[in-house]
Amino acid sequence: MEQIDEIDLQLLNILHDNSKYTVKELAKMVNLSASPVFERIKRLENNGYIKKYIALLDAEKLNRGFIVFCNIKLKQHDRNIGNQFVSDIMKIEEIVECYNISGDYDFLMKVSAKDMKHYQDFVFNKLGSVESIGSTQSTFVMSEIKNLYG
Amino acid sequence: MEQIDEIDLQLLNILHDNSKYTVKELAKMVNLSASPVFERIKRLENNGYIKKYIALLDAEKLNRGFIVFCNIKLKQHDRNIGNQFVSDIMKIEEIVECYNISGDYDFLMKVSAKDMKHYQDFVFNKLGSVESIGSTQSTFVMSEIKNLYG
DNA sequence: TTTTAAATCAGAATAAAATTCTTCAAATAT
DNA sequence: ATATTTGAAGAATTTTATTCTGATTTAAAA
Repeated sequence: MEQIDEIDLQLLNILHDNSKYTVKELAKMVNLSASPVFERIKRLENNGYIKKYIALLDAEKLNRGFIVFCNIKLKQHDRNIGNQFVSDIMKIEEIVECYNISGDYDFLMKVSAKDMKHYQDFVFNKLGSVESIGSTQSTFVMSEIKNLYG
Repeated sequence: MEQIDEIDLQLLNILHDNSKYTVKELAKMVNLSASPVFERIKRLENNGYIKKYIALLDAEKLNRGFIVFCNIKLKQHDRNIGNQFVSDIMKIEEIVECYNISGDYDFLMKVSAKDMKHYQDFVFNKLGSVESIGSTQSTFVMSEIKNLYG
């Protein structure tokens, strides 16, 4: 696999925070001309260092500002139950992240809802119809302190 | 505040997943010509629906593929301790997210490290020197199941 | 219902950016 | 020391973003 150098790393850090800089602007920041910067970025994309480019949206404005971390225990720990669970949660739009974790619970999900009422509805009607779930435990976010992706 | 319609919502969903489409491509997807699509996107940016554009990087390739959720209790709950904690964790690069939460702990942090060794070093040397922390509890991620930002 | 004003669109024109290409210089290998 | 490879700069080209104009629709007012 290709190596990356200090300038590549600078470009990655800049683009991770703001991907709208022009190549010319980036070139000035890393003290190069446009063409090598362009080629470096293409190489970083092709080699998979950059996975994709996305727009970050305002969750509050889109009625998704109420964040909850929801811990899940499965009823049983066989492969079928696990696969069914994964398949089910993939379809639920309020679940924006999900991890298989160590500890007392099996999964940790980040859930994004409009408000407590919406979250309650989500737990009853959406999680409630996922057969594989044994129990849940909700941790409510009171405020976001830091988010390198937000 | 401005209203957004169904086409705006389509554009937001598309750009949230991939912000590299050209205006012409987006126009075809929503059955409009380029200029109204361009104007809609500018309006969504100016009204704050789109916060910014970023590149998503491959954590594994950048030696940050070991994810841990770390729960934190503060020593005391006065404003000074809290402010000091926030100020401290802002400077620690391994902490990619941090939330003030309900429940047994005060904060939930998402930590991104190279491996267990790196995480251990992080807990001892970085968290270890944050005076405001009373106790910590680590939950390790075994695999990522879903991530709308990843 | 008719008229007026305000938005929104399409398509052309322009400006800016991305992308390619050629040449040159530095580093590395022979 | 010479050949080869790599990476950069700058110009040329292509593509895209952005602006502008006129037409059409929508909504509001008369």
